[in-house]
Amino acid sequence: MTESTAGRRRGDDLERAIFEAALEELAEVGYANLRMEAVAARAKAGKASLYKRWPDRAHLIRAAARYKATAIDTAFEPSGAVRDDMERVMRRIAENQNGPGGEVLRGWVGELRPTSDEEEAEKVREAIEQPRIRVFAKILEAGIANGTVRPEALHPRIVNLAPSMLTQHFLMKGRPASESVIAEMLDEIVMPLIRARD
Amino acid sequence: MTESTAGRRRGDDLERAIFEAALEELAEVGYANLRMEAVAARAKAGKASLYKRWPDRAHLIRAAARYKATAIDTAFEPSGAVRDDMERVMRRIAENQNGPGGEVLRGWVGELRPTSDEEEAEKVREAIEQPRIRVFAKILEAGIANGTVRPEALHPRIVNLAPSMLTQHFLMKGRPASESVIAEMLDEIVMPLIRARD
DNA sequence: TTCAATAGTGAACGATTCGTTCACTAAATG
DNA sequence: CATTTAGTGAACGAATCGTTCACTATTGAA
Repeated sequence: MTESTAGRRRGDDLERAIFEAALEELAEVGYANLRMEAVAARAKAGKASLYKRWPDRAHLIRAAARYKATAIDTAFEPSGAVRDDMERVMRRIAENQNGPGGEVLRGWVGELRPTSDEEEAEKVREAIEQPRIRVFAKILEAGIANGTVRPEALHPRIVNLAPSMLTQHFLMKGRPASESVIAEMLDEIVMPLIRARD
Repeated sequence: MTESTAGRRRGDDLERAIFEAALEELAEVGYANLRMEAVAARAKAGKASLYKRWPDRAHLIRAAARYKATAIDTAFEPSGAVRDDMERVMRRIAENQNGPGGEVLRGWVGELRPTSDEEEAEKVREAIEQPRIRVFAKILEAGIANGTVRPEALHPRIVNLAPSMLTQHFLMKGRPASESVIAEMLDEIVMPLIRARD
């Protein structure tokens, strides 16, 4: 067994435990109140183990953001009913923001600066955005195939529009978009923009 | 003179000086590294004067956000050329994000939580969004008047779309949208959405 | 003009949290 | 079984927090 239940964990095993602890802690107290000591305690690890891996809170949260992003289930098969498909995925994203995923995003954004490590920032951003872009592109492609979506809707900025609006809403309001807000985004913005003109 | 150049300042006079100091400090070191002591020192004020007004950093920055929002020049007369008008205003917003305005936004967002004081959060949000909404509504109205914009484009979510995209870009990328990004937002999203169908 | 009330200053303080260090111990390696 | 590698837990100095207090400047009323 590499994953022993008792005893002292090491390597990736321990690292995962720390990430999970960080995410739980984050959901409870928020990034602004996140204490390294609390994360260590929750993970039943030594503080030194944290500082050995990341030089400070900001680095820990970046790593946690990437961990969280890759841990999210991203599988989705479009039905061809574009509005329904988008609504479903958008609700899933909003749900995810309502927990550690949201807090880790907020914390990451708070530490971002024009002077931050650009390369690392880009990786975090990609980890968050790419899976979403892929899903929405798939949905749009299905819509193009059945003639309900205009082909030019595959422009990156349009593909990214729905998730971007959700992020924007979450960051500015402090909580995820409700179902009715999602419906409005779809009916007033996204659908009119992608619909095939007849 | 209420605004004496030398001597000890009080009341609103002092408060403004503290806000200015906080904004400068914010632009230099970012919210994450903002020290109350540093703000006090820069304002040539006692730390006690800060804590007398706001219980902590989070409250100070909220107040600073509202101060900054009201201090921004918001006057704009639409020419009727909708795309040009929007581009001009969007560039102005991006420019503003490239300084204290951007840092104060980032810091505020970082402290927002579902458990925060909803009322105060709403006030900050309004102070930031309302002036923008008014300007874009004016631009759209001018466009509707000359027939280049469809009347339904006055929907709040559409009016708010351009500034929202700028905010989203700034928060996720860490820096304001460039001129070419602004052009893309207009050409791929906003203009197709508001254009009167012929 | 004087004087009391109000508001700000600056320094000091205990309490936290930070990030580091170190002696000790468990797990992996061979 | 011996050696190497990695983690633990406690202790530490430094930085920052938010508070307190004795002192001083400004204001406005007597």
